[in-house]
Amino acid sequence: MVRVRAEQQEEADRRPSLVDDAYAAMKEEIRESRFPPGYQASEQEIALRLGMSRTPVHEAAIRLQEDGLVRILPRKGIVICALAPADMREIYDVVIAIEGRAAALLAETAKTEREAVVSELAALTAAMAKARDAEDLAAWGHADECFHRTLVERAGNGRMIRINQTITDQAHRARMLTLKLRRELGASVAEHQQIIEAIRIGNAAAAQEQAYRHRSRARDELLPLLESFGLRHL
Amino acid sequence: MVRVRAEQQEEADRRPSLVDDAYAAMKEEIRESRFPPGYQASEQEIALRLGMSRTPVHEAAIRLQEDGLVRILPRKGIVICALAPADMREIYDVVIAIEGRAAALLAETAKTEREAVVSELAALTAAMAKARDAEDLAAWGHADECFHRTLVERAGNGRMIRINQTITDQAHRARMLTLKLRRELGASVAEHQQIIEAIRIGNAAAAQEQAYRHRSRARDELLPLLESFGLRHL
DNA sequence: GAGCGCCAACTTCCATGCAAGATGATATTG
DNA sequence: CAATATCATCTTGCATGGAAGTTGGCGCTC
Repeated sequence: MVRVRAEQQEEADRRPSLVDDAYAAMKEEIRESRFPPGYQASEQEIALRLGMSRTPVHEAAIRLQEDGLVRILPRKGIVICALAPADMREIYDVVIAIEGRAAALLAETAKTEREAVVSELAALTAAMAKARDAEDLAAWGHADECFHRTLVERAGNGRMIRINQTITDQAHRARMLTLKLRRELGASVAEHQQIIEAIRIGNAAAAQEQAYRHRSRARDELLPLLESFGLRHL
Repeated sequence: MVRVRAEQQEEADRRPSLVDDAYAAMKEEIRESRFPPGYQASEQEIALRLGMSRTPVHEAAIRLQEDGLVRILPRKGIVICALAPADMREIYDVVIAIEGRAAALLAETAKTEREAVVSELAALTAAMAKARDAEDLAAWGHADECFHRTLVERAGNGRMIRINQTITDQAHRARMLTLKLRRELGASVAEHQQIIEAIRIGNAAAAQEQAYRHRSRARDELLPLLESFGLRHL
């Protein structure tokens, strides 16, 4: 079984390096706003905090910059990117493009595969409806997030999954904020069901259109809220 | 004008670092297949070739890995990613998603803005038609590339532009190959004109649909060609 | 007091050294 | 001869130091 062990090592078996640790830790701190947007930190400071030298922190910062989460200012430091409403508009358009296409792809798959996906998505939507009735905002948000992630992941396009992950990470802080602000949790449930139904009957154009409308509606609902708040924060 | 100088420095004025040099050089070598797909190089070797130490090469490799152009095998080296037909299928779906949305966004802009974009796109399409009649494949390919890049760039979404750039870089080698294989250069011109017309009259749904059909047709035409060739090369 | 220049402190950039993992050739054993 | 163990070599991971760019404050000049 030498081959199997070799492939495992090659694919996922390797234990995380310090760079991976630093990347995960910094990403988490940014997601949870422990590093607030606009904050400027030195690599030395972060390295000290994580108990490692500057090198892995620097290399993790490069990856985070590639993800759009921080900006490295040469010889000045690492600054956490803030999101303006204009950024959220960009992000929504990317999500609309990706999720719309993912929904269409799902609608085009074989029937047995579709049925599995449909039941998974339906379960998540049911969880949302339940959370809405119980007025459990956290549970609602979690189920909603899972629905959208599943929609893209089950489409099976690795590059789309990666783009979706990156853009979702960028929007995470804004999502945490808007989750508390929004009313009308019911509309999402109904819209999700329409997306599911289009996938179930294998209508790709309708699936894309429903996914598109769902996100457009959410965008038009949330962007004004963000704009009425502080501009350059979150 | 202190402010202006400060912003220039912050934005673009900075002369490239060695890391930037290494990134650009390696990317170029990959694009032009001087580093062929599957080739495994050591950082030391590349550093020697570029006349710098391992550090900037290593950091550039991290960025290239993030771009999906290379894979860093821990303690083994840098390997240039090869593209299988399955990868090209993924890439096409991302392009369909992004360009479709970009076309829709363009169709939704104000009339004066639309007219400027339309005339720009029309000029590029005219150049394609001219190149087709002259049987100048290189010119045709260049104009086609410009058309698609312009379509996305003029939509004005920075994140979409970045995604498009990344995915286009990945597909560059495959594009160079397929360019020589394809017949039917005429279909693209007609399809481009339909996209342009939909944008001109401000019909977002039609613009998206035309962009979608154009790329789908190209995909269905080129993927079989790739599959009939060597699988894991380019 | 206002403006200017200088300098010290802080930052990253990059080169390099050391340690440790990966690999393939060679020696050893059955 | 086949199979395995060993080791020399090659590779990167990470730490660290020196060089150079950036910044903010202090003192000097007017």
